[in-house]
Parts: sequence; structure tokens; C-alpha cells
Amino acid sequence: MRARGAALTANRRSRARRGEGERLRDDILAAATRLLDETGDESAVSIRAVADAVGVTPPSIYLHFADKNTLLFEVCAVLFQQLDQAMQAAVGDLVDPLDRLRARGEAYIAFGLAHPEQYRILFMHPPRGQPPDFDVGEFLTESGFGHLIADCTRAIEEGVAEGDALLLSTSLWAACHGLTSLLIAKPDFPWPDRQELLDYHFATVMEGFRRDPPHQRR
Amino acid sequence: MRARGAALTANRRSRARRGEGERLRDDILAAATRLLDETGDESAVSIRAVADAVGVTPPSIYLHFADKNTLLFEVCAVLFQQLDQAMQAAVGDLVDPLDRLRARGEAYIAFGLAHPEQYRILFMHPPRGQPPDFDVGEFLTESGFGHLIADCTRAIEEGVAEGDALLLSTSLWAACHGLTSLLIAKPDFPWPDRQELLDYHFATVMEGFRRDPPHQRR
DNA sequence: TGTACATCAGTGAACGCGCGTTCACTGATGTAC
DNA sequence: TGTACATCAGTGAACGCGCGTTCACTGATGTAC
Repeated sequence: MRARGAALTANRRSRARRGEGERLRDDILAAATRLLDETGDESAVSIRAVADAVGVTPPSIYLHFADKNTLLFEVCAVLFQQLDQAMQAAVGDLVDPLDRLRARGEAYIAFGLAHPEQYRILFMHPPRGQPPDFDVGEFLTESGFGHLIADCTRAIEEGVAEGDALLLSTSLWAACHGLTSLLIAKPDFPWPDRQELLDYHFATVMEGFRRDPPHQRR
Repeated sequence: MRARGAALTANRRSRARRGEGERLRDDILAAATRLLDETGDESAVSIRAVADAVGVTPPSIYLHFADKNTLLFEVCAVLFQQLDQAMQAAVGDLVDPLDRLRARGEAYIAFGLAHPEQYRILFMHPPRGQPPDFDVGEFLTESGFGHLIADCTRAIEEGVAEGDALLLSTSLWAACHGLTSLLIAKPDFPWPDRQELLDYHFATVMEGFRRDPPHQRR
């Protein structure tokens, strides 16, 4: 009577009452996200596994998502939001623009290291076909990446960083992403102490961006 | 009479003469590498596709490789060598240690952008089970990564860079990898001009590492 | 208060696919006598 | 110079698997009369 894949099998879900069918949609998204975390393996997130985790049969997924790709895409949208929220919380009401950039970067890396498989699907995978209403540029501009650009613009306006805001943003993103993704992709590499590496990396990157106000160079 | 997958199907390979069976092994490795380049998709590199590209039947692969994982692992070993050779050629006999580090970094990024799917399999994929005789640390120390550490050590000894050689190496690697892998993973992102971005990224990263000799700060 | 009916939220079984891998075999090539 | 034989380099067919997706259906829930 039980479905396959015993370990992750949930009990048969009770049928939603009339008008509450949309509840399943949220549960599917949550289950897919949870599966990513628990298995640490995107290939474990199949339509069948998600259905099983929710306690429903595979065809039910198609009542709410056109296909697997659409489902994964919506999972990504949720994760992008969560990442942005984590960064916004870390920045809080810091005033100094370089402090803000550093706090943002540290929160970014911390999110990636805490949720490696979710980070992987967001930033390390081949681009999947996108739904017609989706525009990566707009998406990133209006959420996490937009906030980064705003802080970079501020740093430049206040004269504490050099360059163009988009160049500064992408370069900083690349610096943070590089460390995060390598730590995720190469766990067996003989890394130096992680905290020491993070400190060193941030120190050098921030130093490279910095333009000290005149006569204050240490 | 022809095998599946017409586009990549090679003609039936002529049987090796006695004692020349090992020739097939090299051809298999070459075909797998070529498939990565041509399809830009690791999932296209199946045992069947490789066999087909070589002009042989799938079971023949097993005459030379224990399983698919071992085959992919040997492909990686070849690619790591090629990357190292590209970097060594780019460094040439440059003398200034910071020039050497920059040339090495630029060659690294150029390799990744020229062979995105190969770069992906080397640096962006989950670690695959490794053959018993393989040690990532030793591997990277004795090849490309070892050369990087040597240049970093030199830069520090000559007093033009700050920090510990391993910290400097990994941080620089992360900076280069970050840009390379994001450009590969997010082709639809509204990137600034690529050359401008590369120049800016290197300028800030190298500036961050630099410790100018006394009295020569620009 | 009871009953017929439409609707909604799913189910169950099956499809075709490509995959990695195994196994018994074949037939050309070279060698020993 | 001819022939039997061992070896080597493969082949052909099949295995079981999990996958995404489709399709006809069912049965509980609520509503209209």
C-alpha cells in the first residue's frame, strides 16, 4: 500500500477540501526545496520523489505546474527571495557603504555554505529554459542584485570606492561567488582554515575596491 | 545498419590489430572530451554516445574503463593537464611575480570561457567518487595548483604581495573562478562589456593583494 | 429534509525513453608445429 | 608450406531501472431544487 522510496515517503496526504486545492501547490514547492536540502542532490528532486514527499501521486503535480522545469523554476524564485532576505537582514541599518558591502557579501557566502545544494541550483547550473514571463535581468535587478547595485552606487558617490557601479557589483559578486562555489564544489581540496580564508579574501577584495579619502591612507 | 544518434555517429571503426587494443583507449578518451566540447552538455556524454562517436559498441568501453565514472575521471585528468599547460605557456618566462600571477589568471579564465563545458566538469560539478589511487591534494599540488603556489610564494618573498602563499593562492583562484563560472552559468545576465569587466576585476584583485615596496606607492 | 447532480481533487496504470552494465558469443589475427 | 589452435578485440542482445508525462477514471464534496 506504500509507495516506493521508503525513506522519504510521507503518509498518504488527506484530500484537500473543495476550494483548497491551491494548498497542494505550496506544499509541493516546500517539499521540493526540502528535498534539495535533505538529499543534497538535485537529481534526487524528481517529479516522483516530490509527489512521494508530499504524499500524493505524480500526476497531481501537473495540476499545479506545467512541467518539471516550471516547478524547479518556481523553487529558484523562492530561494532567490530567501537569499535576498538573508542579505538585507545582515546589512540591517549599517551606514558605512563599505561595511554594508562586506556584510552583504558575508551573508551571501554564509547562505551558500549553509544550503549548498540550493546554492548550486541557483548559481552553478546550466541555465534552464525560462518561462516566457521571466527576465533574468529584471529579476536580479529588482531583488538581491538590485540591492547590491544600490550599495555600490552609494559607495562610489561617497567616494570610498572606485569604478562604475555595475562593474563594482559584478566584480564583488564574482569574488563572493568564487569562494562559495569552490568550497561547495571541492570539499576535498586542502583548504586553509575557513574563517581565515574568508577574512583574507574579504580583506584583499575590499582593499582592492577601496579608494581612501585623501590624506587618510593608513 | 547505422547506429542511433545520426549526427554524432562515426563510421564503424576498423578492428585494431593484435597488440594494438590500447589504441581504442586513447580514442575513447579523446571522443569523450570532444563530445563535451561539441555538445556543451555533460549529460550528452553517455557510454552509448562515446561508443557511438568512436565507432564501436558500448560494451567495448568496458574493455578499457571499469565504469563510466572512471572514464569521466580520466577525462578530467587530461583536462587538468591541458589547463596547466595553457597557464604555463601564458606565463612563459615573465619575471615579475605579479605579472606572472596576472598572466596565469588570465589564461585560466580564457581556458574556462573557451571550453565552458569542460570547465564545468572540472570545477562546477559535485565531486564524483574518486579512484582509490587519486588524491586531490597531491593532484592539484603537483600540477596547476602547485605552479600557482610557487608564483605566490615568489611574490611574497619579493615583498610585493601580502599574506600566506596558500591563502593568496586560494583567494586568487576563487577570484578567477568566480568570474569564469558566473559568466558560464549565467549567460543571460546583463553583464557589462566582458573585456572591461575582466580588466576591472583583475585590477581590483591585484590591487588588493599588492604590497608596494616602500616609497613607491603610486 | 432528502436526493440528484456538477465539480473538484485527485488516482492508477501505462507509454516510451535512454541509461549503465552484463553475458555469452564470434571471427579475425597471429603462432606453433 | 599448410594447418590446427589459442588469443585478442571486439559484437549483439538483453537486463532492470527510474524518469517525465499522459489519459481515462473515481469518489468525496458541496449545491440546487
